[in-house]
Amino acid sequence: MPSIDGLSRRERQILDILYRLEGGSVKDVQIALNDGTSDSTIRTLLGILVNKEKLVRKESGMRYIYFPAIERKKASQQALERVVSTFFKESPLLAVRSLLEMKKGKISREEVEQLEAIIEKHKSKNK
Amino acid sequence: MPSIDGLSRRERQILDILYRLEGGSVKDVQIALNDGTSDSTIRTLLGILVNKEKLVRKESGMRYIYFPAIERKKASQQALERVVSTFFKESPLLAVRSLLEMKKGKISREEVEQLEAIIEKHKSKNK
DNA sequence: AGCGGATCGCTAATTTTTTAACATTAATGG
DNA sequence: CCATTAATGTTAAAAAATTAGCGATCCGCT
Repeated sequence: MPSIDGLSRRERQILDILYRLEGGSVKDVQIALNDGTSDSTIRTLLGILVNKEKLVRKESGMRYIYFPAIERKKASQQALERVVSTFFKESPLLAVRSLLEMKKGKISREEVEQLEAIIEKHKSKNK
Repeated sequence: MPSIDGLSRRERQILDILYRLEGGSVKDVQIALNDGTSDSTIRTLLGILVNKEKLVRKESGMRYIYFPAIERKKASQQALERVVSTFFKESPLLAVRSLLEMKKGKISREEVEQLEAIIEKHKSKNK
């Protein structure tokens, strides 16, 4: 029972997909998974996630659409906190540096400008 | 067999602990877990992680010390990439902003200065 | 009305994960 | 030198996660 966040692998994987898609049907998840997992299986997992209150579902015509129950912002904070505490000794600064070095979706020149603006605003807000 | 990173919950949890501790013995892990898990159980898990080549172990006198096999930097990049792709639509910039807003281990005034320096260096390197 | 396609809930089997018991070996101290 | 303590490897049982089969329902169409 004890664990990092109370989710199994498959559950985590499906929840992540639904954060990426910002909600979706059984079919959407099935397509995103892109292994041969049956719709039946996926329904079971989605049901578990609803029970655990990680997802909510809404009717849409004949079927359900599933959405993350925890808002994106909060969930992402939690995810970042976990990474920071595991790898960066509680120092978000080190994590920022690592993000700057990230290759995939590399931060562009313009984005660096934006970042500087954000920092400026951050400074004035916290002074 | 298929999964996010090929690790079960417990495996992930223990690997994370060893990244935090930068290596440790069965006992160290047991203490860090801080639930009643038996040393026997932990040994089993550590063995699995060694088999999966996520950990290496070295003899230290009578016992083993386990270390992450994948260097911290690479592992943290992977972890950050996962968070970015799940929550920030491939834009590390958004993740950086989120880190700035993080409460725990909040980035201090001095660190912001450091960050600006890092960005400067980053700009000059990429121009 | 009846058929085909899509989706659902329920149930159960299979596989994986998690757990710890047990036997063994090595150092330690009285 | 023997008992105790601290490790370890092996093995197997228990629990949890994963998978999918099956029958029912609802819709759209001929």
